[in-house]
Amino acid sequence: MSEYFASSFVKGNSLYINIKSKLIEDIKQGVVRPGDFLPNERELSKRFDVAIGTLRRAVEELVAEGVLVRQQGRGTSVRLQDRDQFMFQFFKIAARDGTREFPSVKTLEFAKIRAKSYEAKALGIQTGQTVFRVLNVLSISNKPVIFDKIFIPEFMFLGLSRKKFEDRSSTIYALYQNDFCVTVLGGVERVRAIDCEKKAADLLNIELGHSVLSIERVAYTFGQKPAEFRVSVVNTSHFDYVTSL
Amino acid sequence: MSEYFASSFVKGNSLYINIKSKLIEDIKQGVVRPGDFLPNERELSKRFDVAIGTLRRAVEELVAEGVLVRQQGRGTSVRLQDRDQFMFQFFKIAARDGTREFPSVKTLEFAKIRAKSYEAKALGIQTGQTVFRVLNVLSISNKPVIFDKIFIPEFMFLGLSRKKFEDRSSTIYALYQNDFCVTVLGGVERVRAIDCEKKAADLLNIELGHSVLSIERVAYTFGQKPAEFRVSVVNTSHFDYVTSL
DNA sequence: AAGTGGTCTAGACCACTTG
DNA sequence: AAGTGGTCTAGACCACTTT
Repeated sequence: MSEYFASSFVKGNSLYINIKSKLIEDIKQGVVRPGDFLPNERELSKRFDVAIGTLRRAVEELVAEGVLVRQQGRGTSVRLQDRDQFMFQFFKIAARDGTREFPSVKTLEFAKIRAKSYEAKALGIQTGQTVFRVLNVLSISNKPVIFDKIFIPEFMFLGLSRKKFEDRSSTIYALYQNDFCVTVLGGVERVRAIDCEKKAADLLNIELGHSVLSIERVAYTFGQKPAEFRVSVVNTSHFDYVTSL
Repeated sequence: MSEYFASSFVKGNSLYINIKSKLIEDIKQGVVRPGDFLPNERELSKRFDVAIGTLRRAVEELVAEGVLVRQQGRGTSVRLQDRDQFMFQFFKIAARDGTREFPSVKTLEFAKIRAKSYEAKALGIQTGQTVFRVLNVLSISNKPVIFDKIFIPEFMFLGLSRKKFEDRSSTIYALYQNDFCVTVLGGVERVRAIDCEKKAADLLNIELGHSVLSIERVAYTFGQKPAEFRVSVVNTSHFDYVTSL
């Protein structure tokens, strides 16, 4: 566990907003890393020189935003991107009967390419900037269900290789977080129905032109900064995209 | 505006959870109605005989859950289901360029029928219980885009008629709330891609078998009680289903 | 038993909206 | 100017986890 030191002053309207910014800054800088525990509340309130209620207010919001995790009796830690977290927040595919299963991922292609305007726009970078493109097939109960095309900017993932990608021990987002200090906090998805094109049809073992879901996701890290653009084709013959309102 | 009286004791683990339950009870009973303002915080904390911080804690959670609305300098009121609220929480359809527009709704059919097992299961009622079934076509910029099939249990909407339904002044959920004391707080949606069947194809002016979205929504009121089951068919040729993670 | 977060108190003062 | 919610303080005590 890292030693914890509060970073210097960060502007903001309210005191507790300042505290939040300081905590986020320390996470971004890697002063406290995913899985690390923060000092306890009394200690933190002394370091930041605020009342404990104010400190708690800041921590509460970070917990609500998914940045921190609190456990009564144990302490407050920086959220770790693990399988459970992934299934809860990012994997919206469930069987007709509502059961949800962690998919197995097979990587088909890994390439370093120049971004076309479409993915560049989604990632908020310039057309022609270098990105990694990864193609995956996700299977549930050994049946291929999802075909993913992932675009991530090279400058945020310096040194990424196909081997590193495939040898990851947990989810893709855990890899981003552990090896590249990129914590995916949320995203926006655009879903529509399309006729399945040839490549996806072959991979998902369905006929050409079958109705499938197309899901475009922009995943972002701190400050709503785009970190990944992902286009998924989903065979919804036996599965649904499930979301809460 | 109604006079406000706190209801009697409601069990719960924490004090602020009790306060929440009491407030919800008063809303369910119609003691305070949508749009009504509650007494101010100091007054409420006296009535419930708790510190103002505890009262605020309860109110904060109800605001987070979408039950109450607070406005600094004005007061705290019971959330009104209006167009803005509907567009924000329940209408997930946006044009390719991201613009969102309030749809115009045309009612095609209004019938009182007995629930088949499928919709009964979704609504948590017995097969054969009486429900209203309403068929609507929703248009954006005068082009039909969505075909809705709505099922609502009769016992929650006693006295509903086609005329009342069509003559509503705002959204369908506003009608539920104003005329039947049914406040829709949230829901779960299951989305998949299907081949468009004849009726929907005719109504949406697309060819038979075109890939379209099917969205099944169970909308619930207090205590996660199902209040409405809705099946939507969406032509996503020019629109997306957009959601945040 | 010691240490953590969770709840609750009883105020003070600030920022915003309205008459 | 009066009334509202928003922020902040400086504690006390409770519930839970770990050693």
